[in-house]
Amino acid sequence: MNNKNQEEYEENLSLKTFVVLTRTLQSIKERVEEDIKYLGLNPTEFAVLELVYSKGDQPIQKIGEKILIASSSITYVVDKLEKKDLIKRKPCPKDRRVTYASITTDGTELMNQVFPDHKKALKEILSGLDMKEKEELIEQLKKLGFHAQSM
Amino acid sequence: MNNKNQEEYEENLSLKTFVVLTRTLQSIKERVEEDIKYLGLNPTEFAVLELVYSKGDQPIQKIGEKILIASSSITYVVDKLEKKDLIKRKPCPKDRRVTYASITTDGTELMNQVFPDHKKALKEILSGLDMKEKEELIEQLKKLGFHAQSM
DNA sequence: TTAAAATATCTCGATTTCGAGATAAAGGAG
DNA sequence: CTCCTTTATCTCGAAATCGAGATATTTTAA
Repeated sequence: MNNKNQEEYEENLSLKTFVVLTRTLQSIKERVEEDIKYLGLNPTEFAVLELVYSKGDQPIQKIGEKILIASSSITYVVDKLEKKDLIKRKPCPKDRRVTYASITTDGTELMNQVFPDHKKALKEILSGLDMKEKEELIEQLKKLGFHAQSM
Repeated sequence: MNNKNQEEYEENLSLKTFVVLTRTLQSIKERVEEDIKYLGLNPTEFAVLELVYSKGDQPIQKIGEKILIASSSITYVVDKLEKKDLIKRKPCPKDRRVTYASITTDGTELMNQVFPDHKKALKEILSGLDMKEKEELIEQLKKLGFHAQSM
């Protein structure tokens, strides 16, 4: 029966896609982590700092959505960055439920210093594909992601 | 200066690739987690069980390599599975440093019952791309991963 | 053969993340 | 306006993962 083999092949291919996706991201993450380790920041902290650095003040809520992290975890990460004087909390005057995370002078200086190099490093880490290939990869990944999300 | 724009574009594209990769995997993981939640197993536990189910007895060390998890974490996960009577530890007679994780009768019965459906679910989750596209995606991801790994 | 290096597992304490629920403020229906 | 629902943040305890180092065993090299 050919239908059965076909079905089986597709199932195995799906599992393999999942595994390869996981391993690829893991490899990339390890390199990225190495690249920022010397700052004394872990990837989550760096991601939050980067967000506030490039997008300006962010409601703590929004940070969680972008970084894909639970609300209780953001509180923790923001606490850590605040202790390091890289960001500070600012109450929102219009909506007193909201607290902004805002980058400090120290934070801005740090990022001015390291962010250009970080982007170069990231480019190197992802240079296993050329630009056209990366663009195509992004398209395919989005298809995959949207479908999974909309189930 | 065109070189500068080109450089900038490539850096941004790399960052975007990283972000999309992360989000795609996250979406997929969420669905997979949903699919196995009713078993009372988290993704790591399920991955270990699946490995031992489909590949036979595994040295605890090897499990860590395949599941991409630190050795101290495997001990913890294997403990949990052992408490649930899904796997058991077996000393290796040839090398007394080694302990195998081996699936139990309960574990085998459970997996016989749920694994076919799990594979179908996974196929559905990843059906945002057809088979040819998945094969190509795997190739591209491998290129990306190998390069990152070999830096 | 024996001392040193390598390997496998585990222990322990710390870090990161989570989920449930508390608190406070804002928005909406009647 | 008042009550109810929604939203934003935080607290707290638990779960998952890690790294450093301990222990036991095997392998290697002199």
